[in-house]
Amino acid sequence: MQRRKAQPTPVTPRSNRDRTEATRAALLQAARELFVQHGYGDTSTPDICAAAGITRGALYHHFVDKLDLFRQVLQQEAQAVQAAIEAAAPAQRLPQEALLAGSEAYLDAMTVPGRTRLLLIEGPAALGVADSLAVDAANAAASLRAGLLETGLADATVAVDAIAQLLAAAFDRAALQIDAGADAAATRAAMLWLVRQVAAPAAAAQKTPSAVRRRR
Amino acid sequence: MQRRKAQPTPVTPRSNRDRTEATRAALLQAARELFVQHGYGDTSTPDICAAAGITRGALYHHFVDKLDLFRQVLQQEAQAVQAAIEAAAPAQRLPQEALLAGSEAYLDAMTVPGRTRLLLIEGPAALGVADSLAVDAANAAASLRAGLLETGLADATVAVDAIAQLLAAAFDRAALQIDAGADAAATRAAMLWLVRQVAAPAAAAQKTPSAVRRRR
DNA sequence: TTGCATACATACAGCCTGTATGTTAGTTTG
DNA sequence: CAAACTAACATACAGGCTGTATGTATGCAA
Repeated sequence: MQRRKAQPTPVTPRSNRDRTEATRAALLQAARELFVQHGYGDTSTPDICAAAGITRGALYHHFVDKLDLFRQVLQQEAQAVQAAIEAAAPAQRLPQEALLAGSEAYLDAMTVPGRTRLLLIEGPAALGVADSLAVDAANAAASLRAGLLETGLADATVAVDAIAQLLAAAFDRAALQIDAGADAAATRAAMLWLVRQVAAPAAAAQKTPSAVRRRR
Repeated sequence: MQRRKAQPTPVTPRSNRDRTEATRAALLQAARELFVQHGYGDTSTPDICAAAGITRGALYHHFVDKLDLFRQVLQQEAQAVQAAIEAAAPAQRLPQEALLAGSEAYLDAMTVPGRTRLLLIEGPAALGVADSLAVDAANAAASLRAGLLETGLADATVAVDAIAQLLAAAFDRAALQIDAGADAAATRAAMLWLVRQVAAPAAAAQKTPSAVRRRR
């Protein structure tokens, strides 16, 4: 038998790193699918392992427990959403434009099957609201807050943070409604209308009918 | 129900109806407390029964299964909220007034400990979004829709239903934030501001908040 | 080659859910 | 008012699931 060594890509079976990466990926994918389909509570680790084609020993070798696996599935999902938003709303755009572009990007990103259930339903329940928000903290709420800050609010007397939170919740519901089969166009229009109703065309507005003044 | 025999102090053990009512109440109360404390998934029926002072046999005699028990806990909770809203926003008031009064009543009602977790976190996860909304369908969203319909929207081009849904979601988040320890006054102010931003003051424009003041 | 660590597989203990099967007490009926 | 019936429980049991302990084979380093 020959011994080919020090090859960057070992043709031999698999390096340990490759094995790890492969089984982790298989596990995450299988878990995601089952969590989406049956929810966190009604998905068993035996089922996940069967779907991934490995045994429970491997699962508990790579993940602390079932919740840890779920958390990583969630993180993966949240990162995808975040990336989509940032790609659509580059910092160079005008604030108001970026805000609206980001809004649409969020709703688009959330149409990926299972995403709403994972991030908006199962996540909060399984991880608790606090941890769940921590996972996708970098997500909509933060982006929204930034967008509102730059665009300005229609009324300076309210707290930007609070408004951002409430708007973020509305976004989530919009995504949920669309996912549940509601009129996507109407829901999306309503959501964007709501954003405009809140954001002030602080700078020299363009198309918006009239600027809202009224300060404290 | 008029069959009340005037027995002087029913020394007799207990009528079947009384027994049923008592154990059901004990079960519901114990279950509510544990569900609030540990969530639906991490609460076991043995624990519930221990807290209620009965055995699992009784639980499964009165409820189909654990989920059924949870559903009834939820229903109880949703009814309380609904009642609070209706009490605060009688139909006779001016539309706008009723809308704002109902809004505050909702936020008030949701400050009851555990209510946000039950209705907004555990409910959707355990029952599914659809069933969960069905349980408290008569709740905020519907009331809100009615309120918006009567008050009118700031813009006739958007769907009232969609906006009501989004606003309802914002209400839920507001309650969640307050429950999580956020600045209650600021959050509440932001929520009410948002409502005013949406509702068209068919009578007096969004000039002054005086029309919003309550009197009695 | 020798030795150790990694990546798994298998086996097991404890808990939980739902159901089947008793047992006691209330209610109805002739 | 007593027998028959039924409701309200308690107890026992059968699967299934989670997490851990233990065994094994392979990559990898000295």
